[in-house]
Amino acid sequence: MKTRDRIIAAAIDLFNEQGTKGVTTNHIAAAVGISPGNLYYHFRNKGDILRAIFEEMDAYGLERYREITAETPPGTLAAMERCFVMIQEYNWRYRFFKRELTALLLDDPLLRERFRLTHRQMLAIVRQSNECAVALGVFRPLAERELDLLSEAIWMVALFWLNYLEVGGEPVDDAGLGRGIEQLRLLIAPYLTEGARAELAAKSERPVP
Amino acid sequence: MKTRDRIIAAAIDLFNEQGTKGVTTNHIAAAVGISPGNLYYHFRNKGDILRAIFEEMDAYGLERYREITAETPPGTLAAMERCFVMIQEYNWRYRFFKRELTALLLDDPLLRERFRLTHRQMLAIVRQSNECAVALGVFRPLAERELDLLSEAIWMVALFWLNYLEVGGEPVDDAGLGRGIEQLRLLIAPYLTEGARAELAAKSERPVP
DNA sequence: GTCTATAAGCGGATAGAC
DNA sequence: GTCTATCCGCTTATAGAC
Repeated sequence: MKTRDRIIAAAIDLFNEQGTKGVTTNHIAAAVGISPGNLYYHFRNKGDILRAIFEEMDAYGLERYREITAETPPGTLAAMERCFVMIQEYNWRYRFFKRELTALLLDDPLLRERFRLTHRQMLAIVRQSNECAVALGVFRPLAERELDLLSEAIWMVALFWLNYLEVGGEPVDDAGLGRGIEQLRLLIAPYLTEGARAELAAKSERPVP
Repeated sequence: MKTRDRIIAAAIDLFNEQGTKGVTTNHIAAAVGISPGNLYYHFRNKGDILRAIFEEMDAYGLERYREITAETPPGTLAAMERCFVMIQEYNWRYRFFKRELTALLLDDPLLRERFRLTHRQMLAIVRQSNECAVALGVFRPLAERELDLLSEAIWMVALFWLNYLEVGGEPVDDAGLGRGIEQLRLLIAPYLTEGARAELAAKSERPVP
């Protein structure tokens, strides 16, 4: 593993544990087992590391999404729930980032622009998935406005569920994630067609596969 | 206005604008127009200021909630929407706090415990309000589990809506808050009785009063 | 690519005079 | 209550040898 990648990996671990504020470039260098000077050979400054982490995050998320859609068609209930679980894992993996999101974006205009690009893409993907659900007969036909609001609601739960658990002091475990999935089901329940509703009911007997 | 209160007010403004990380005790003292030493006469350290701000927040929120319930009975649609708007105003007023919430709690065990007390109270209040809605015939009868999940969903939107707008780079204005209310309506719509549904439909023609 | 050494500056916090 | 002066420690970042 290249030094650059080891720096990124160590930074993610430390940031997750102690927050970006509590972790200095010296700490990161020490964790990697290199000198502070060497770290500055690979990265201009701390913000540079942060941006590199974001690029890794973004690539990781898209890759995981492709894996899911390759196996499960978008718009199906199975795909929605798999995506939700994937996003929670993703948020956990880079949890410092979502935790400090607004503050990080406040500090770095470059990161801000970069993040919003991805954010808009994600929202579009959720919306597209819901359009597929309508086309597949999983959801009943929806007005444009309904589609917008529902997509946004789903994305919001996906985005903040982990944060919600943490803020409340709840452990981030299978039980917590399972409840997130229940929230998601609650959200889409009113829009399901009869057939899809029966499928969901059958699934709910064993809540999280 | 006492110096102590001026320090708190200045700290809130600066934190909101530049984040807690970008604001030092020296900055706060300068903004108030006092010496750094004087600031330390009134507060032990930066964390102490943060905790004092939280106490102010908490008192402010409860006071506003009492004002609403004094005029609008809990469990009515009007009370729900007024509470939602109130919470958004509250979140805006102390926006740095919600923005950096998890990071702040991570840094300060005292604040963490203190916050969670309030958080649990708020969740209980939402749940109670929903029980009232059932009793008033606004909501249809709900199973315990449904009540838990719905209350949590409502609380989550109330808690994160402002953050959601900011993260997406959207302005926090009437349009943005109005969409938050629409999200709330979307959430409760499936649980309304016929009578309440008619009332809501009438209201939705002029979205935000 | 990696190290050592170090400059430069800042932030938090205290002591003691007024 | 408020100020001035000041200290310590830490963090970022660079220079230059290997």
